[in-house]
Amino acid sequence: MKLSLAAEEVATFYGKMLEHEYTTKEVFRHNFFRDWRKEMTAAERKVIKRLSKCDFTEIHRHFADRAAARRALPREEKQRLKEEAEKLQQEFGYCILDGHREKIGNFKTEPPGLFRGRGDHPKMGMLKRRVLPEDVTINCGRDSKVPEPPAGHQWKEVRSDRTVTWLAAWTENVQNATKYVMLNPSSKLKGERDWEKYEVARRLKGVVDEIRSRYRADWKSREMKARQRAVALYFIDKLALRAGNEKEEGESADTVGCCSLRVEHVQLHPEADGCPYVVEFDFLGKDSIRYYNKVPVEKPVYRNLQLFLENKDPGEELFDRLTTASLNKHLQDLMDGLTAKVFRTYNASITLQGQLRALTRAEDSIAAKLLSYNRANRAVAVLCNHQRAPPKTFEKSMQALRSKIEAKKQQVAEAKAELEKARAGHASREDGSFLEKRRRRLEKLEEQLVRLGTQATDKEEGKQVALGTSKLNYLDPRISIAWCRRFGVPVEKIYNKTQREKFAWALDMAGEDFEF
DNA sequence: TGTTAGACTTGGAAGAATTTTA
DNA sequence: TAAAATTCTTCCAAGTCTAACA
Repeated sequence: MKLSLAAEEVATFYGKMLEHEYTTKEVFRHNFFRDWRKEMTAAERKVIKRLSKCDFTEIHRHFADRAAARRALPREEKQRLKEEAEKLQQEFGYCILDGHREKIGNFKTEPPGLFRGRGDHPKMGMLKRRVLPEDVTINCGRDSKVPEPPAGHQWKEVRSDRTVTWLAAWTENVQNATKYVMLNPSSKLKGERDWEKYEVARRLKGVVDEIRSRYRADWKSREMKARQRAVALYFIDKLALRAGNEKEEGESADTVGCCSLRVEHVQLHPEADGCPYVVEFDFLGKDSIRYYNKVPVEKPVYRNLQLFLENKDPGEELFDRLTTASLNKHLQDLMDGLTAKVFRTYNASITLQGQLRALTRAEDSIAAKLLSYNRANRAVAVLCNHQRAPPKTFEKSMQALRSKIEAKKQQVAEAKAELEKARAGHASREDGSFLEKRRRRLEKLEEQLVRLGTQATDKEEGKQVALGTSKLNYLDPRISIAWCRRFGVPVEKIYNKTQREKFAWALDMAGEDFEF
């Protein structure tokens, strides 16, 4: 059936996603269909009454073919497209801020499509509308040249607000949230903020012992609110939980953080796995990632939890007297600039530094040092519960790696035997070069074997752990850079080009003796 | 004290580019 | 040299936290 332009466009959004799991979800299908029908003409609405009766395969095929054609384009054509994108980037991807040309992070508005909320999001599948110039507010210098809106259009507003960092903003219709155009992480502005963030975390290092004894004392406070705060803070500190703001019900997936934990998310065990006073956490955190952990806690914490849980239903809040606002207010009193998230930054960075110290040996090869680094990074990712879906090809590539190792072992054995033979044959005579050649061959193979073994370990241990987030947002880059310099590891082995640009501030200032 | 809007950081996945492998 | 695997980059959703207001 031939659709009107508007209805057709929305249909293509769905058609493109036919292979995606989203289209199997009832909520997604329902929301999509409702919004799609809104775009239809009255005549279309009369005909199209059930999603299950609609066949999108032709649309899907069209886009699949188009993607394939793109992939099959000749080299020169691809090059041309790349140059075109680069031109666009050069024209629109930069701004002048305080006289410096800075790269913009996201210079394009988000295209229309179907909302891809994560977890059990009640709004998944809803139509995210196209952003028009009339929706966009521009924020630029008072006497700078205002960017030209597309022909025939006007900006919603042009303002000059020096107190914020965004360059343009609009409201997205699904969540009714403001979206911003902001600078790239490599910019001076973002770099400075990043640096400040880690400096606050370093200040926490100086007072953390005091704060810890304070909350331990508060476990016995006469005031219920103070007790709850003290136990929550203990979790935030020890387990690196997020603050856990309250969320409006029905607007997004049901996820929680520390302050919003409910009775149903914790289970108390007087004893488990040989430890007394064990708390079992099981809840969905940010992005609906499951947090599961069984941790022994100190007796007063356990007793307090029993108290907080008393006479409550599963759906009630564990810390009913606590909000993130009151917690942060308390933290602010303990240290200037202290908030719940600083504990995550602090504990992540201090863990990295500690692990690097414990694991690195100066005499190790670069490969071994990198494994140590990865392990230290991984310890942090585990602490912060940064998980990823195991790559689809994981088992297969693991198996491939294992057989490669077997093959290499075989080669090493052979090389060994040959070296022995050469030794025996030339023991008395002076044929050093031949022997040396054999020896070097063996050495090289053994090195390769070690490297493969390292790779395999690394891969296995990292199956479900996402390292990127901690590396980019939680680990003071100066720790890594100092480590590189101290142990002769090229920084490029740790940070790729983009990351080096983001951490330019740290590359400038971190000596090999930097201490977090 | 609670509520909300607004601004900014954090987060995993998808898509693109590059490298490795067969 | 194609295709498979890996790494990099982009995307945009989902958090945190502050400030303004009632």
